[in-house]
Amino acid sequence: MKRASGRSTCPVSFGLEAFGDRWSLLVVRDIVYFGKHTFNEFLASDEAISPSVLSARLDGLVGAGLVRRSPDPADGRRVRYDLTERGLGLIPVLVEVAEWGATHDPATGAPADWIALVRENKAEMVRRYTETVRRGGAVFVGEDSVVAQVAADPPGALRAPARALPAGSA
Amino acid sequence: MKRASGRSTCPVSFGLEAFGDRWSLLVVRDIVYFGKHTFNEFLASDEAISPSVLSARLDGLVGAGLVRRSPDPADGRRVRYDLTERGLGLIPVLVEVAEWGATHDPATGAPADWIALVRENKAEMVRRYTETVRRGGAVFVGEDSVVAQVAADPPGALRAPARALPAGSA
DNA sequence: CAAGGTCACTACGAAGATCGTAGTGACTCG
DNA sequence: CGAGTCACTACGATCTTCGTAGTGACCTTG
Repeated sequence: MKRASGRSTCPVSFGLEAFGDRWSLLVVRDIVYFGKHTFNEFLASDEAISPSVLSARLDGLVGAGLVRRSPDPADGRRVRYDLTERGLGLIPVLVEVAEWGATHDPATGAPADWIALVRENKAEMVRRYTETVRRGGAVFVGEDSVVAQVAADPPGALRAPARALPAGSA
Repeated sequence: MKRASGRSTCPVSFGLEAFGDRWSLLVVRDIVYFGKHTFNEFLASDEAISPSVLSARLDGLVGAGLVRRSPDPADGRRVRYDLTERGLGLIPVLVEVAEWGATHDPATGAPADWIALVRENKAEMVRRYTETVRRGGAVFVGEDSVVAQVAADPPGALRAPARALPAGSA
């Protein structure tokens, strides 16, 4: 996490300083896809991060301005973690990493049709992801999930290249 | 780099296993943007990786099938590293990381008009990056660079604010 | 209102990764 | 040949991470 700051002026290097480790993007994924927002929820992820490392990562993400922490007003023990606007900017990165992984992992758990949907409507889907997460929702989980939105109102190129724009798009 | 074993079926996690460390994407960046292909060239990057770590990273990238190593036929000391097809698939990830970094680093070294150009023509630019790197070229360096291609044949939406491409800017 | 559970974290020792420098052997160039 | 260059290895000091076991603040339940 330490890694010389101000070392190079390369934007890739800058990005990797902020979230280029094994854990940070998994926290972002937990928020974006699964609507997780608390320490114990992150801790319970499949990848088994240890509490001290999670604590350090969250400190790093908060310090880099990607994540915001706030006490839960209803339960004084709880702390809630949300993406900041800067953190929401990681969604395109996350989507590309997910697409790469889904394409190259023979045992991927990602549904093929969802990957295809995102690939073919990337800008629109990134927009939906971002707006949904901004208001506290998630991609796969909850009433206001992007999955639910897509079921109700599919984006442009679903199935055939028929281009009939639905009423509220663009 | 080790991690792995049991793991999850999440494509993001799979991707991070392969290139989710501080150095791997920098090697990919050196190949894609700057046309670097040898050990010493990677070693000389601004970020000062140590030889033992670079060696381990290259082994990892080769092992993950992202990079291919081949002896230089003209110089028996030299070893050349190139992206495989799977490694070329990282270009969209790299582009998104670069865009994020350029957007959020106040001291970024990335030219603003290039970033705008890529943002506004992403699919087309990713295609040009990929084809150029596939045949051994790079984005910013060399006769066949993407910069040179764009100067000769700009992509679609090159009108409003972005102008005056710096022909040889690095 | 006390006992017990849950919450976000810390502590800590062992294990592993990284850093920086100093080689090493294979090869090329003059 | 001798000097220089190439891709690495070796190695010890210094992080970082892992895994488990707390800790104190705060609900919840009887």
